[in-house]
Amino acid sequence: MRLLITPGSPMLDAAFIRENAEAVRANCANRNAPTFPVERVIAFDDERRRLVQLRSETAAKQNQLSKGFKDAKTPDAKEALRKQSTELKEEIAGIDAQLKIVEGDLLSNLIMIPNMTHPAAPVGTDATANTVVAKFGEPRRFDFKPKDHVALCEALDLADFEAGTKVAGQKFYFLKNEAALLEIALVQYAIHTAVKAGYTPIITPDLARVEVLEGIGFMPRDPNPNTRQIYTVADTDLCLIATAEITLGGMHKDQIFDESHLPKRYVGLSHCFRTEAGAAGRDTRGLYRVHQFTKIEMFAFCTPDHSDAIHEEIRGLEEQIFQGLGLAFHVIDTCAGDLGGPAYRKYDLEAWMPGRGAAGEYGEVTSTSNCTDYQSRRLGIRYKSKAFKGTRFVHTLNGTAIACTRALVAILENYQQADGSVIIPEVLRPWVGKDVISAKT
RNA sequence: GGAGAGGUGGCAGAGUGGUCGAAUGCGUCGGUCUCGAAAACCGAUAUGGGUGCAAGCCCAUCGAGGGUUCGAAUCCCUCCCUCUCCGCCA
Repeated sequence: MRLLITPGSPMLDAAFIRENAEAVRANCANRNAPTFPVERVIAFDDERRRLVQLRSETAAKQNQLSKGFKDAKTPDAKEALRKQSTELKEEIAGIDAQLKIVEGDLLSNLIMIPNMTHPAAPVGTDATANTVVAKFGEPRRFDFKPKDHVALCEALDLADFEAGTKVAGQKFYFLKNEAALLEIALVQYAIHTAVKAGYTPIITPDLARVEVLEGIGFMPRDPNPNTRQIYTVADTDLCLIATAEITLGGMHKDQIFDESHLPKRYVGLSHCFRTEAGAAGRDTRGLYRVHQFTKIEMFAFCTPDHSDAIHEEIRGLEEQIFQGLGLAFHVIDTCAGDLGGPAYRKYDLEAWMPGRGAAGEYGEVTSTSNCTDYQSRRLGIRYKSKAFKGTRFVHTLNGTAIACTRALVAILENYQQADGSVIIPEVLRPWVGKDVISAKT
């Protein structure tokens, strides 16, 4: 029978957890995750190992009997073999049934254990412990009262939220006029920046199978509709993706790379769909939090010794992209308690948004995570090298180059003029085809 | 969507009930030869797990899942995918 926990399905290796139980438990505590699954994983894994060994011994006996069958001369001898073998077969079936249960128990506890945490990541239980590790630019001071992006969109005829609601519901929108051009310009700018840095441009599907979503660390089958973030397509095993991280990561599912082909760097374009469950009532106006947006995502597969450096590289590209846009932003090093399950370390870029809050606030525009082998384990993405026998799991990293709606919010609010017009950032002008979005009369 | 064919190791491609984890070719790696290289020749070369100091041995895997059988790559069922032809379509 096929084991549920095949190579590559656990998130953290059960053997790793057993050997590092103290560290894993401490990490769970730091991350606000319950620690009891650690004990259970160890117990269930012990039981699993016992059963696997028993099964393997029993199967060896049965195989041996089968081999003797063709040498059996008399019908009686054959009958005797047949009987013994059938008994062993039933024994194996019993072991398999137990294994199935134990593996189910093991897996359901294993998925509750988050990735380990980078030693340099800030310690803390919630977002208040996140630290600012870099600052670029100063929030702009206005000598007039700046509008928020919703007001700007209205005044300049850049978006139609009412039509979005009519056609698809709350938190959908139509981009119009220069906003539509700006989105295309942002896409071009971000992709070209990443391509110049050696990233392979990719346009991915906007849908993916449940198993791929789960491999990346999403939970499309979350039974709780108040926390499920993912749209599913009725009567299929497909979901609308929440980010191209899902499709880019899934692209090499079940592959084994030769070390010489790593690292692989991709920059992907996709639409992203999020139910925003649990965020009801938050950011209900405008483009900041929407159910669908266009995003350019960077993704890398690499050997473990390169993942820290590539994480810094992706962060550097994100900084470069936002510096190029002339926006003020800072970089957050996310604390342990605020990290999602798959991330080992995560940086967020937050850009200054003058229309946010009472007098402007920083708002998240990009995010980059080093997921080490958490995703590759679940997706079965490995590499081989002359330096060791067998295969090892690659590390995966992801980072936003541009999330169009968030970038649009920051650009519109920061580049607005006293006369109601909005200047187009210089790097985008080639694609927008103009310098200014003029106030409508 | 309809009809047909097919999914086997890094690739190509044999294999229709046990001697098959799997011929052969290509590729790759190691060696011989050579001043060096090519060619030629010799050898090695799937993955995961278990066990052992090790050589090795054992279990599982031939698209996925289930079934028949003492025994399945091989027979049966379901699903997925690919190819060819037809239809439809941006």
